[in-house]
Amino acid sequence: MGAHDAARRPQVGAGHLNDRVARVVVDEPALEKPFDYLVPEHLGDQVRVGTLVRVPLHGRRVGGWVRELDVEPPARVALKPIAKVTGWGPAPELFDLAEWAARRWAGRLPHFLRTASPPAAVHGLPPAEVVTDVPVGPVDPLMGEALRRERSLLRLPPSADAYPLVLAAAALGPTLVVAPAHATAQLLASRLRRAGVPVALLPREWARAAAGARVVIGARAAAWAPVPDLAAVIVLDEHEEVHQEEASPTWNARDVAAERARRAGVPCVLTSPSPSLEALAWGELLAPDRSTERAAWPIVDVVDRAREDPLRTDLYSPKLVDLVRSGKRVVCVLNRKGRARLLACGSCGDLARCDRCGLTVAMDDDVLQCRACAATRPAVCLSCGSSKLKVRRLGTTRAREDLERLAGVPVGEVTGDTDALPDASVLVGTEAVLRRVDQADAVAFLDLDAELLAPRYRAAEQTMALVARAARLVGGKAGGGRLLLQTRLPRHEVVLAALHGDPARVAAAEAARREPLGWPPYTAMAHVSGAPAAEYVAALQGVQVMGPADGAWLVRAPDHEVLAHALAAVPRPPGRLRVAVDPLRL
DNA sequence: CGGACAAGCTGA
DNA sequence: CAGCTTGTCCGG
Repeated sequence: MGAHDAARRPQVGAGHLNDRVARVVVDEPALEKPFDYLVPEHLGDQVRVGTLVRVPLHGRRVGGWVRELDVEPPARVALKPIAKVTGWGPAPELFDLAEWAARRWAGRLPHFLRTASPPAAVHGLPPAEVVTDVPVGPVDPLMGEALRRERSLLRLPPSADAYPLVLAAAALGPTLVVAPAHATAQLLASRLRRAGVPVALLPREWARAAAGARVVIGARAAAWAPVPDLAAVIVLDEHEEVHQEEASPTWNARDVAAERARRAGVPCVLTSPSPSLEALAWGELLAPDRSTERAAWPIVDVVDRAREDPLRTDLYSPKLVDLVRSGKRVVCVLNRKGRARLLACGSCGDLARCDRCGLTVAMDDDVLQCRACAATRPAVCLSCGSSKLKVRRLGTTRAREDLERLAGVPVGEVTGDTDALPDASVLVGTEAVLRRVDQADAVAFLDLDAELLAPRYRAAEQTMALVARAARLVGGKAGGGRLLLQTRLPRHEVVLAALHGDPARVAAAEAARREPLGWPPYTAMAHVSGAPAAEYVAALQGVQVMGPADGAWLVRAPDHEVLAHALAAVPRPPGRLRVAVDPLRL
């Protein structure tokens, strides 16, 4: 472009009649209002809806996304030109989805647009790979059925492989797959690639996804990946909590992916060995026949610790010691995280529990207090009346030493902070060990009750998820996979569900417990905290506000529509307000 | 959000 | 009344 042309470029604020005008959402969370800018002629071919740009605003330069093109700017506003094109951004339909998500999880639009944008600037797209044909063999009838429906929840036992489902979906057209972990996505991506299916693995291959791949796959944020001509959506292990963002806004990739499929009018399949109540409420359940599913769960040994030896408070039953001595690859799980200390009766060994809600209680000024419902009672055992309560607190470090001594084999310890997996056939760890190890002969839960009785409303579901993850490491009954569950609650539905390979038992019990108490998914909840929380919740209308407890409030509404409406109706006071919709840990 | 500008507080 | 803090407004 010569100096002559440059001189004819519009001056700031001048605006030629035929200049295009772009409406831009700026990347300033506090600024909800979009601003209009001129599209300079030399950038014309690079500016589309979704493009990432830099624009002048109030004397500085900010990032933003082109929301709309050729808009009618408000009168009497001198438009400035877009300063720079940063690169490709979210596809137009993802803007609507981001707006929906911002409302659903009471977050800001730019937050979701950032998630839907490439991790590094993308200036051009690679050529789309040519799809010859997807090598899909005979499709499993259940998987085929799932893909014929608008939305289905496919209960795949722990040892089942989701790969054929992904392949069958890919035969329909471009498929979005959301996996619970990047490693899972990576593994599936390489299998697909070996089969000749063009794959984009997110987040790295954002540009490849935008150019058009047959399968776009990744963990949580991949729910926002570009997928031109989307034909199917799959969410693997929908029950996994990692699908939900921990920081506020606490959006869930399962829900985003499902909404995306609904908007695109394409089939959405959620898979899980033990579906969440949320998913059961969302779509139709498809499950293998009882005997098939049962066989795909491992052999389960239940050690009833109360019956075996009521006086024992240690964690090493003879069965466990035998297992550890057997020379097999054994993973022992002991979740020592959580500040709560468990109290056990010194006479009968029973755990001290709340007489109202059944959760474990803590000693507080010589009385027992329930952390869930705040009920108090005298410090005596409910089973035998003894007032001799002992604190039971065991960590993986201690368990490792004990096991090594008892079994006479080297034992390694694995927690969330462990870097390299210890080179030992027997491992003891927190639940992190179940993510770090992918194969074992047996998994033993040293103290399943610490999970079952955790003072959280989702405790049973969360425990079932852990058991399912353990079941995946050891495989089905045919391969000899074993789970050892040490518990004082052998009739608990989680124990029975594992024993019978029947996760519906947990769902039924959970539903019966939560519905009368008004817990999700029968209601919609938000946890509101931070300095301005008091002022904010006081102004909420049409919802139930509970609290404060520890400086935080719980907001409850009959459904998410009502909750989102109420949360959006009140302007946010200045300061750090945290709103966590669908809190998992209450 | 962050700059601009206006209204209020302090000090000599 | 300068010089500074604090508050409110607004951006294209």
